[in-house]
Amino acid sequence: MKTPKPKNTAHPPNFIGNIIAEDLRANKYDGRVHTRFPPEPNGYLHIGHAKSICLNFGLAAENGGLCNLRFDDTNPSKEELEYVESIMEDVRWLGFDWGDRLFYASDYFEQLYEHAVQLIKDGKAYVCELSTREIREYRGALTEPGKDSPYRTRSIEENLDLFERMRAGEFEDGSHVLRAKIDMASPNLNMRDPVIYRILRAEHHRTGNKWCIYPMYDFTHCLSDSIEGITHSICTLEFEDHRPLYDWFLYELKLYHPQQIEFARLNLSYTVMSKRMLLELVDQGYVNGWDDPRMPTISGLRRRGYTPESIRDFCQRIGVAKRDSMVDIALLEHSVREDLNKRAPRVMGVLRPLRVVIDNYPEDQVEELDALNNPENPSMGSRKVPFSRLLYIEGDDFLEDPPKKFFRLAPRREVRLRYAYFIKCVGVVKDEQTGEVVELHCTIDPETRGGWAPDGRKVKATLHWVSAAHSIEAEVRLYDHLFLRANPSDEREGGDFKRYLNPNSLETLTSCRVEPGLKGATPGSRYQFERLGYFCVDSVDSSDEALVFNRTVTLRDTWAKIKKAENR
RNA sequence: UGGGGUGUCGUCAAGCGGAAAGACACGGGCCUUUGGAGCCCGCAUUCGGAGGUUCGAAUCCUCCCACCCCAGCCA
Repeated sequence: MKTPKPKNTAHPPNFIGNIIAEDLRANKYDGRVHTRFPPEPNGYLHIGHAKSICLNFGLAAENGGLCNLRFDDTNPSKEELEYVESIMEDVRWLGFDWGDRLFYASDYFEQLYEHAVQLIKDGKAYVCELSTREIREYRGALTEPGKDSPYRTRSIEENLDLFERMRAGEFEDGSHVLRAKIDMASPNLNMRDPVIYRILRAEHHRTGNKWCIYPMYDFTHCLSDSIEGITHSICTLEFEDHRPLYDWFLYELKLYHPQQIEFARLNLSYTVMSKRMLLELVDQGYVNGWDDPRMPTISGLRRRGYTPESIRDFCQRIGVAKRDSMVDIALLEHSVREDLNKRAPRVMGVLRPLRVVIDNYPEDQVEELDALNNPENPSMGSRKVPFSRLLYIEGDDFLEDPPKKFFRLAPRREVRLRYAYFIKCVGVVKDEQTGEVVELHCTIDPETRGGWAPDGRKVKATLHWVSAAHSIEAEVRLYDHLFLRANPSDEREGGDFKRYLNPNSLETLTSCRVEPGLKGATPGSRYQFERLGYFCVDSVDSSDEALVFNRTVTLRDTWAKIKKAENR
């Protein structure tokens, strides 16, 4: 018998998948694989979270396992219901299903409290009355050991009593904490008697005012994983130093022990990924909310027109490893283009309209011409587009004095109007004041209807167009990178990341003309505007009366590349 | 100067002692009623550096260098 082929996972192996495969082979968790995605509901999910979501849900699915959604809600001062709702929506939208396994760390508060009591009983935790500042001082420094808190040697009975009274609300916020008794001289600062419970009078979005003490992350996370029977607890690199503590709690409490594995978080060029920075952009109005299409948030990408498939594809392509990295945003853009190229119906829209009069076309005539919805996929059918004497073409498809490699329209030059006729430019009308070209006069060759010349002659360009009288007006929002710097988070020079904000990240065009078939287009629906890019109907601001499109991404633009190269 | 990590193409990333996958980007060509898409070709004699072990090293050992993380009653 042949060795079984590694299953087709459609992505290269990564070290976490390898660990799981090895654990399965060794029957480490009775053949179970159980992961979890544990967001803190203190902000919206972003593309970096998508990496973690795809990893956790993906690994579980590939190995016949399960993945839980668990909110890490142990800090009521920062967490809100709005965030938990958006997080659930985003995970679902990305295409993942947590079944009936929606959990909250706050579900475990009572158990957590009992575990803390057990630690006290075992002489492994104590109530400390040092102030925040004193605790910091006693902690020592990177190269200096800390020193024991004077409260470290309290009796078990006294600790039990004090901890109970902390819970009962007898003490002020910040006056007492419960600490694990580990080692104030540990080279790992996380092991220098870490705080595990603090007094915090804040209304919790789920438990209300039931509690005035809340467990810290390190204590909560490992126990929550243990309670849920997680096998592989996957988190980001900065928690590597916390793993000894994760292991310590589970060991001391003799509980089921999942393994924590760390991977490098995603960094994407020309944007920022830290919640603090994203919050700042939202709060200070640099963008229009968490779902601003320029944001790297899931809701921003969704509104921008990204598909869940494209985001998942991206997450596959970037891989998973432990080295710090910065993924080129061009890869994300490639993933959407590839997806949208297959599924987006083609349509014609003119962003910067230039009037064209077809001199030899009857004033009152209108023809309905056939246009393919997707030349690569005949099953998507075709539609009719009206043609008449007065048209609009794209402003930058005409140049009075064309440079060498420009083969669009110019005086006396012939080009094709897509699915329509060959036209030749015979006249240019300019604004007397500004000299700006305001109208073109052209003639069509009636023999070329549909876009083919019976004599076999060729044209070098095909332009998109729209019939002036039949087209409908639309607003189009063109988006560019939010930042001018590949790594705006690099504040080494002491500056503020916001100074690298791209002042032209949003350009709003209000007099665009699109083909009549787009009337009433569904919010969120995606199209390719031929020769321009992919656009989607804005889900917030668009209406039947006033269409608004967001540009998801441009098409690859060879001409733009040539121009750029020549400017260099 | 403590501890924990990481260093393979411009950017990600496989590789786990038998001799550098793939993707994006980039360059060139073919094709084309989207300068789109598609197709083809090119793109690390070399794996942070220096030694060593070995018939053989990106993979093992030693030393060095660089970068990231840690002193929240945040997660």
